[in-house]
Amino acid sequence: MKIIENPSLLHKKLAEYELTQIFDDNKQRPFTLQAYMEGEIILREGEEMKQLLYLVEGRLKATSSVETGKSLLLRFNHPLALIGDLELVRHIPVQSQITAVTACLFIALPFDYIYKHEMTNPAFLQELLQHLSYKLQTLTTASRVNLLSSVENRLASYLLSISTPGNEFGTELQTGNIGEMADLLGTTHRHLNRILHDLTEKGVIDKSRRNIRIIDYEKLEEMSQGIRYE
Amino acid sequence: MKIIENPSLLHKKLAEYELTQIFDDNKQRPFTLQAYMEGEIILREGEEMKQLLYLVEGRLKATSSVETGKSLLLRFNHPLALIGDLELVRHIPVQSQITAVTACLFIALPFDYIYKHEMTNPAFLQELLQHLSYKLQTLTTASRVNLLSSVENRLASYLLSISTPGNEFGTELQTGNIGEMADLLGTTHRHLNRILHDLTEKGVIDKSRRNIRIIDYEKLEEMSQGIRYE
DNA sequence: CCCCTTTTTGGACATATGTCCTTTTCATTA
DNA sequence: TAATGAAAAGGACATATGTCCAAAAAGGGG
Repeated sequence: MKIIENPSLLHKKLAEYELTQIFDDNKQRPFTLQAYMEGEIILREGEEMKQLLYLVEGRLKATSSVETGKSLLLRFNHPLALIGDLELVRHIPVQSQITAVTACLFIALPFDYIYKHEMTNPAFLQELLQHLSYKLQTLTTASRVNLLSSVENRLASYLLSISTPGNEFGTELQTGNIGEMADLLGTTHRHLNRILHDLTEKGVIDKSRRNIRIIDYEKLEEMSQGIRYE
Repeated sequence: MKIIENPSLLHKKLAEYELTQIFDDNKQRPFTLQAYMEGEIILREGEEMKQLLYLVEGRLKATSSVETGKSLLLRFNHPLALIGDLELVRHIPVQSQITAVTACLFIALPFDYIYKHEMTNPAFLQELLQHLSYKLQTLTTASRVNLLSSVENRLASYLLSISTPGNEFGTELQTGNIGEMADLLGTTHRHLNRILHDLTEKGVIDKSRRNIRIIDYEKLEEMSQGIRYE
């Protein structure tokens, strides 16, 4: 992690995401800009959380792990997302591991400051409510579908979540390694391989070498039952 | 549903759950008391939500269903629980079916009123945050364990959730019918039967006639991995 | 270019869970 | 009490997924 000293960038980002409307009086607030590299672990489960993070650039993933070392994908996040809202409100340690999928930039605001000065700011509280409720809504849907759907369905959701819409034809997805991907989906590498093989045979994806290329978006859509990890 | 006209009961309940500290000025608020019978469906998915409900007596369950007609248990709730918080904040229709497990009593407050008069009340907003974040935290844990654990584990959680701690020995659980129970756990009656049979053989429960009796609480605890639907 | 490590792939088999259907049990009423 | 219908139990088999392991492929450094 790197602290960025750049007041003008800070102001630009605050304005870009309309945070100035939430923090609108003239108080000076102890904001800092923090940058993380691609792949860097931003928060680990169980750590004490000390600041609220506004994701203003980049993309991250939230995972939750169990003793066995397995981890499960909860969601991906894009700007503007809030990290630490749950921990702020409930005074609990970090609940899920947060990892930078691409390089990320955050605006950070210390919990101390928030507890002292912002807990009676309705605009701020409403913003928190929006983010928390959004996460709850998404997780409810995902939870239901996850429990009732197969690894194949979850894989479809995953592939759609990580693919960048736009360059529809033959998007190459970098998927890291298969083992990690299997973990995220809550299955084993062995089984994931089977499914990838099936989908290749069905002509939905093309898995040659180490890359996955989506061929039939519509079919994937259908299989994903509308669930996205984002 | 029955509207209860009883100002003194209303005041008693408001005081009992310290709601007077949240609604503490002298404004008259359009509270109503509403009672539901055991088994009554309080909210159906997709309905428009018009009021916020404070559960002040009884016990309810939240389920989420899919097209196939299957429904999945999200959680049980006891007083003081809030129903409609998500819908209030996100302006969306009812997200999960709410059913009275026992007779329930609610204090209701119309959304209209809240939007007009309470969205700048920090105490109220903080209360909302507490409830929403609690649900999010619980659901995150449950979601992770659910996806990584077996029907047997979920059954253990379920049994512990519906059993009343205290009369440890041979609590008789009324489980409604097996089919419904299977639905709630996201499995089939056939499979649930198998598992019940196994647990009986292992001496963890006693399933004779139509009742389930818990014999080995510790074993169930262990199997449930700490998850409760409440 | 070869050896060594890591990752990927896939065979063989085990377990968990689902589907379909028949039998059994239980309660209800003619 | 016998007939009847609903709920429960369970047999037989299919499918989804996991475990264990070995073979194949891909990289990397000497």
